[in-house]
Amino acid sequence: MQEQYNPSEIESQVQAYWSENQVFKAVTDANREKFYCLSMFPYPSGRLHMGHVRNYTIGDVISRYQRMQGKNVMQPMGWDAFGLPAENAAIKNNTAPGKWTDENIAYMKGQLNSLGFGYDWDRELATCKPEYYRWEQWFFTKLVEKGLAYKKVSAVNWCPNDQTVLANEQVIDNCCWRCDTPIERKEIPQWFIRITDYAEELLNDLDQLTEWPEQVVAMQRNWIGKSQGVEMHFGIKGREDTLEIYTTRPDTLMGVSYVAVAAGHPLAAEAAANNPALASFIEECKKGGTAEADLATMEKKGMATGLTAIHPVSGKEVPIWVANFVLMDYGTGAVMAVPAHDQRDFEFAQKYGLDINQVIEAPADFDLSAEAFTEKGKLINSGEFDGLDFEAAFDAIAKWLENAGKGKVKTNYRLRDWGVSRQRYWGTPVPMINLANGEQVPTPEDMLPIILPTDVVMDGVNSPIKNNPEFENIEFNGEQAFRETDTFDTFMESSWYYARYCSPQDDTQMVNPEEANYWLPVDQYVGGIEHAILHLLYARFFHKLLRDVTGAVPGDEPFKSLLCQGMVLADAFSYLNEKGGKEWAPSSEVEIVERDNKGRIVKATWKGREVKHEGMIKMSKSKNNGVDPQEAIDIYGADVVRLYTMFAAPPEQSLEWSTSGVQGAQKFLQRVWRLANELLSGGDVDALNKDALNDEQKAVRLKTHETIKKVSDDISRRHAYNTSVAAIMELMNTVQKLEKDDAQNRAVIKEALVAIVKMLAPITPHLSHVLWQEMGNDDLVLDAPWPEVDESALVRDSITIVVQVNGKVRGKVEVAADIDKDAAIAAAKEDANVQKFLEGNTIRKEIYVPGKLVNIVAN
RNA sequence: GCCCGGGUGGUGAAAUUGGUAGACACGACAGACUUAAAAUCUGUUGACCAUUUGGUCGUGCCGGUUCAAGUCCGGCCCCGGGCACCA
Repeated sequence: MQEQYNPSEIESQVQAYWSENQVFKAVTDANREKFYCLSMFPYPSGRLHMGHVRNYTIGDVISRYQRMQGKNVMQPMGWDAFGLPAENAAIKNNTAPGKWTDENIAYMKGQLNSLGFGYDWDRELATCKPEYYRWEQWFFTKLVEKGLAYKKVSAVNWCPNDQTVLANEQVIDNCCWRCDTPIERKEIPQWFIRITDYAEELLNDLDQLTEWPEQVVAMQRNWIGKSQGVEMHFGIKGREDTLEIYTTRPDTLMGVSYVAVAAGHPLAAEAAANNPALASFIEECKKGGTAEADLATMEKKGMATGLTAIHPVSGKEVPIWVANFVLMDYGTGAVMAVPAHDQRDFEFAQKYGLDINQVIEAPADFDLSAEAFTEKGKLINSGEFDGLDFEAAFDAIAKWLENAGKGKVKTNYRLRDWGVSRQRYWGTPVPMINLANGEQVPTPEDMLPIILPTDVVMDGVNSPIKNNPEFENIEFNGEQAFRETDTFDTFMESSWYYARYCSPQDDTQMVNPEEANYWLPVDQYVGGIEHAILHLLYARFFHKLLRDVTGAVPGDEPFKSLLCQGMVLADAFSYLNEKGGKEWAPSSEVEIVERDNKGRIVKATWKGREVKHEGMIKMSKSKNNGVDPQEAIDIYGADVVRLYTMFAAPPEQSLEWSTSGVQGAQKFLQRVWRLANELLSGGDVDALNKDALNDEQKAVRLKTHETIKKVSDDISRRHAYNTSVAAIMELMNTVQKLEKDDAQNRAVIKEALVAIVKMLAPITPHLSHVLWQEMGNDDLVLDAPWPEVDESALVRDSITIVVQVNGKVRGKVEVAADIDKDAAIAAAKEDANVQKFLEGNTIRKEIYVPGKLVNIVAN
């Protein structure tokens, strides 16, 4: 074997071997237990970034570990290929989004292969290809037919100068990113899918997801946001119609001092018709974007409509206001305001001099003139409801309203229907036809797919398929008709790709039920925590839709176990441009001028100008702080990069890239290689004679089998790859101390080395592949069985017990492994240092934690 | 603003069920080898005191529960992720 570890040479050889022998091709086999391991597919942005490397290394480690457990592993890969960045890149580089995307896919596929990931490339898919999106179009027409998709008016970010819709990302400080014009909210008709029909099931089935991180389940639960409330109507003075209101706090109903409607509410528009001031206020409410964070933090403003609402219980008259914080999209677009018991209502009431009526008993020292009392409690000033607590008041008031025909209990969800229309080009065309009579019909199956033209020129503002007669004008049933020119939200494609991987080439159906029945659900899904809500919720929803509409997928949930990897962080630096706007300097070009005594960056410059250190932030294009993994792969090889990413941090935590850490990983692999070389160059190794080992040899065997036990548990149960690597390093440190000339020492070393090579195989597959063969094996380490623990090697004669006095460590004693409580405590008291602390004190209590610790409480 | 995480040496981190805080690694320092350097190997490395065997303090901050708290409880501060049109 080669004396030196030479990753670039062995890695390309091993990869060629894998590819030629199609070792990762996954074939359905009903007699074998399957394991479907899926990593979130990448957006083909041009080059792999560190987040990809981390994500796919974790997935590959799990896949290879499961394969060594004897499972039939399927690990597919593909491309989430539609999206905004392709349009931007096409404009910038004067090319077409499709061409740009295809080139990126080709390059990134080479990068993935150079990292040694074991993908079944026969299953590769790209969402921008008609063979893929045709089924999405077909599926959408089914949803329309079943009434699960519908069209309604909804708000978008609108740039009045460019006359175009903007994505949230294209809105910077409430202005258009291209022309800096302040943006507005504009209502346009868009397609929605009824995810709210599935809200209850999406909530309940979270209980099935026992192998998901609790935090993700909690986030989804809160996002769905089920609440019990009361929907009721207030009368409107001098009119027949009523104002619908939803509240989760009906117990505070008697404290209502005004009601507020959204600027887009019909009542607001009516009142504004002969009230110019109100009309201009409503106009002003349109300013700003649609992002919830902006809406929630903006200054609360309002104006009276002049209309008066009539309280459903008391008959009291309260003013109707228009308020910018009430949203047409939520609930009924109108809220009742109880300033005494809601902080937002309180601030609004103080600002505009509206009444504050206390109806919940507050503690005597609570100052209701300073803030709202928002806790639940006993009702006061509420007439017949006085004295009731929250629960009783809720029921009584709901019942009262129901009896009066003025309201009813209603379950509400924070979750809103999924708006899937996008006014952009690079996406799946919405398969709808607009007839001349204004009707909309789904495109019949024989007219699908509607192919997105790829030979286009981007003008920088509008989608090339809009105002494009060639795309838009069609004949339908002998009549002139028009295609829908919007495209789908790209979350649509990523919501069902996991199912398509089961039968990616099937051109007769969306998902092949037999294949899906074998492979689904995904056993392990790996991806970034940033997808914890939207992508994972939409995919769960789509699985239920596929189940109900096509019947092609088994079970209720798509992903059995979920691992959310943390972000990869890097230093980011900003500066202010001429206009005072914040810009991000490319981190790779920033020079660190000065650090403080704790190593923190005090001063940094880029091209001579001082830049501000913004800390460690998620690597991203927008923050300009990406580290290109390719450079590290070229210098150190894939195994080193893989080992470093697994060792540097636990998978769920954020990871900081460090060049010296990568070098440490390289050093370790060189040591493994050297140990193998030293052992093998010494000729044949004798068989291990377990019964004739000296204490030192026994100690090494103990370490070997303890390590196998820990690493197996770390990988399979805990997903703690960092500590599994640390354990293997410890074993290496132990083994290396053993002299290599004694025959039984060599046998012990070989046993350890076999375990090391196998345990490293999922993480550093190239190195393990070669060393496995050098050790004289004919099979592949890839298919070798995972090492087994020899329980007899784990037997210890003696153990060390920690002795504390009053909770502080005062000594350690070596005792027989099977010692009982009394003997352990007696042994503990014999320690000289322990005696020193017990002297002159009375023992009050003695605690024994078996095999670990004695604590003597004395004073 | 709302929801979810995180905060431990000079650095990345470990401590799995409340039981020895800092495993493993990076960096630094010292030594061996070498003409020299690199590589490699060995040792030291939380702070402070004592220099020997030991002691005091120490896991973002304040308080609590417990024989025992990084871990549990209450309150706060800071950082990160998501917030429905970035993916």
